[in-house]
Amino acid sequence: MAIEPEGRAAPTLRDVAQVAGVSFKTVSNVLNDHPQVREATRARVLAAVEQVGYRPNLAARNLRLGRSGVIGLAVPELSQAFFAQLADEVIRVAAEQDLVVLVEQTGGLRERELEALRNPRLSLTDGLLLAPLGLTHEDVTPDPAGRPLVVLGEPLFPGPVDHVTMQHEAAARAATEHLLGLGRRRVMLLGAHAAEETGVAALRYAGYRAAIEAAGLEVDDALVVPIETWDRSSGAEAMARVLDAGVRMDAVFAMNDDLALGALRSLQERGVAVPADVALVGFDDVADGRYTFPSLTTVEPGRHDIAREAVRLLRERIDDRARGELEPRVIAPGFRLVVRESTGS
Amino acid sequence: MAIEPEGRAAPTLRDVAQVAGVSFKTVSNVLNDHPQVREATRARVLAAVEQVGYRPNLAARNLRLGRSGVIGLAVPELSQAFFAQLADEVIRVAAEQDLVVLVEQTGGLRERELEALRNPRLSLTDGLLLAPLGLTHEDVTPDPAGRPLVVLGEPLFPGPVDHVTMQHEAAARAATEHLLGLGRRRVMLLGAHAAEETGVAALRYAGYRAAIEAAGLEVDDALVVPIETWDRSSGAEAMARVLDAGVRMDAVFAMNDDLALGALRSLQERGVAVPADVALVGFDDVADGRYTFPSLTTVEPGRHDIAREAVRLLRERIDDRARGELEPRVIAPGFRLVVRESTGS
DNA sequence: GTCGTCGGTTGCAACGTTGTAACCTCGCTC
DNA sequence: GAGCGAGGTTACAACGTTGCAACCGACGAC
Repeated sequence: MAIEPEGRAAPTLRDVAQVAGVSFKTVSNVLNDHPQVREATRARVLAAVEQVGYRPNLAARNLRLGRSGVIGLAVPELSQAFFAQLADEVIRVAAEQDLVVLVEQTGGLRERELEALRNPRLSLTDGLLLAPLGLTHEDVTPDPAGRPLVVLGEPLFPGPVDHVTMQHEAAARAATEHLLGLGRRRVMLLGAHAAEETGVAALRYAGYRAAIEAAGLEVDDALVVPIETWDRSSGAEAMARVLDAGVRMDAVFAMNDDLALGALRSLQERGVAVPADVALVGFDDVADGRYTFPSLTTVEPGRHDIAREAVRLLRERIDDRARGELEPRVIAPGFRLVVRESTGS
Repeated sequence: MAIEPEGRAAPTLRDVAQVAGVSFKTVSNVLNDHPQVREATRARVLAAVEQVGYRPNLAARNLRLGRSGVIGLAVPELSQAFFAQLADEVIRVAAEQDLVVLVEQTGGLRERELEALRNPRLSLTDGLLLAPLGLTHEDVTPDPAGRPLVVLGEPLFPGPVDHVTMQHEAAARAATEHLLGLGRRRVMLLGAHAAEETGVAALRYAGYRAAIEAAGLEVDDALVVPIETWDRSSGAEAMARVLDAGVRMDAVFAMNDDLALGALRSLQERGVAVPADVALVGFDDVADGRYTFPSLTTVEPGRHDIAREAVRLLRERIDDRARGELEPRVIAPGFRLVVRESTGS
C-alpha cells in the first residue's frame, strides 16, 4: 500500500490522470464503472489509483450529486440502553446499504428535538431519523428545509413524514394477560403518565386496562403508579415508596425495563421474592434484563424490524425526494413476549 | 418562519442576493461576519435570508474549506453499555465544540477496524476516534490518507497518532487492594487473557498481581480464570463453572462490569451471599451496576475525561493538519474506585 | 469510396461556497 | 482641486467531482 508522504495534499482525479496518461474524466469514468472503457485503460487507471493512493473527495462528490450517503439519527441519549441498542441496529442496517449514520443526542428535550429538525450542522445528511420524547402534536413542524424525515415513535407530524412505532397497546395487553394467566390478580402498573392522552404511556395503559377488564377485574387506581421519567432510579424509588406504604400486589407490569429493573432492586432489598411473591414484567427487552437474577420477563418490541423499516422508509423518501409522491406511512412491527424467570418458569 | 414550497430547490446565496439587491458575495460576507459591511446592507441581507429561508449548503462549504466539522467514532458496538456511554460522552463533548459525530461499528473485529481506518465512506470526516479491540501491534498502519487519528486504548500506533487510555494497572491494583483491605484472602480474577502480554487484560492482571504480592500473598493460578470475551454470558458461565468445580474464594475482581454482573447472577443463583460470602468488584462503572441488588462496586475509569481529552487531541490534530508538528501523545486520565454494596458498604 | 455508427475518450460546465484582489465611491488632506 | 486612503462592494477563481455533449478514429455497410 502507498504510504502518503507527510503534509502532501490529497491526490485528486487529475493526479491519477497524469500518472495514467489519460484525461481526468477517464479516471472518473473508470471509477464510476462507466461501460465505455477499454480494458487496458481501466487497468492502467486502476494501477495509477493504487500508486498515488487516491481516495475520492466526498465533499466534492456530495456537492455534485446533492447526496452524502449520510443519514442522521437523533435520540434522547445513548446511555439509555434502549436507544443504544436501537442505534446499534440502525447503524448495522444502514451499513448494509452503504449509508453511514451521524448520531445526535437531544436529551429528550423538546427544544433540542426541534433543533435537530432544523440544525444546519445536520444539513449534510440526506435525511433524519428522529426518536422524539418531548415533542407533542402541537409541534407540527416537519423539517422546514424539506429534508426527508422518519419518526421513530407515535405519529406526530402531518405531511410527508413516515412513522415507525410499536404495538404499544397490544403488547401491554399481552404482558398483563401473561401475569393474569399466572393467576395473579393484583397487577401493579408502573410508569403511568397522568395527564397524557395520546402518548406511549397512555397506549400502554390502555392495553393494561383492557387485559384487566377482559379478565373480569377492575382497575384499582392504587395500583396505577405514575412515574414521570422512566429510568432505574425512579423505578426503584417508586417501588420502595409503594411497598413502604403497604400497598399489596402480586405482580408488576413496568412500562419499560429500566423501571422494572429499578423496581426489582427495591423488591429484593425488602425481601420480596420474585416471582414467588411478586411477578415482574418489563418492556423493551434491554440486554441488562437477561442476566439479572431472576432474569426479566419483557416485551421485545421488534427493535430489529423497527430499525430496518425506519432505514428503508427513509431511503425511499430520499430516493423519491424531488418528486414527493409518497404517501405518509405508519408501520408498527410485531412484538414478542419474552418469558424469563421473573414470571416463574 | 418561511415554509418551503414543495419540491423547490434549496435557495442559495444567489437567491438571497437577488432578493436583497446585492451581489451574492456580499451575502457571503454578511453571513461570515466580515467587518466591512454597512449596517443597512447587513440588515437588508439578513431580512432576505429570512425571507427565502436560506440555509448554507454544507457540502459546498466543506469542499471549499476542506473541513466538514464531522468526526468519526469507531467502536465495537453500541449495545455494549461501556461503548454506548463512551459514545454518549463523546457526542456531548463534540457538540459543545460544534462538532458532530459519525458513529461506525466494527464489532471489535480486526478486519473492520482496519477498514474504519481506510474507509472512504468516512473520508468526509475531519478525523477519527478509534476504539480498537482486534488490532495488535503488528497492524502498524495508521490512516494511509493521513487523516488525523486518536486511538482510545492502549498505545498501538507509531507516528502522528495520539492515544487516550486508562490507568489499567493502577486501577486494577486499587480494586484488588480494596478487596484485600476487607480481609479477603482468596481473590479470584475473572477475565484473564492467557497468551496476551501487552493488552488491557495483561495490564489489569499485573495490577492484580502487584496488589496480591504487596499483601505478602501469592497468586493462586486456580483463582485466575481466563475468559476470552468480556460479556455477561461468559461471566455467568465461567463463574458457574468455577463454583460447580468447588473452587473456593472470598472475593472476585472481574475485568469489567459485564463479567461482574454475569458472575453476580451465577453467585446468586447458587445461593452465595454477596458480599457476605464473596465480595465483588467490576471495572468500567457501567450504569447497570448501580441498581442491581447488591449494587456493584467498580472502577470508574475516567470516562468523561477520556471523551473530553480524545476530542481535544483530535481537534488539535485537525487544526494542526498541514503542519504536522505535534508529537504523539499518550494520556491516561485518573480513575476512581466506586464502592457500593457488592463489597459491603 | 463515402457515409454512418459505435466504441472509447475528452472538454466543458456546473454544484454552492469562500479567499483574494480588484474596484468604485466617498471624504479627507494638502 | 487633485491625490490619497479607507470603507464598502464586487468579480473572479478555485475546491474536486460528475453529467452532457462533443470529439476522434476505426470499422462495416452500401
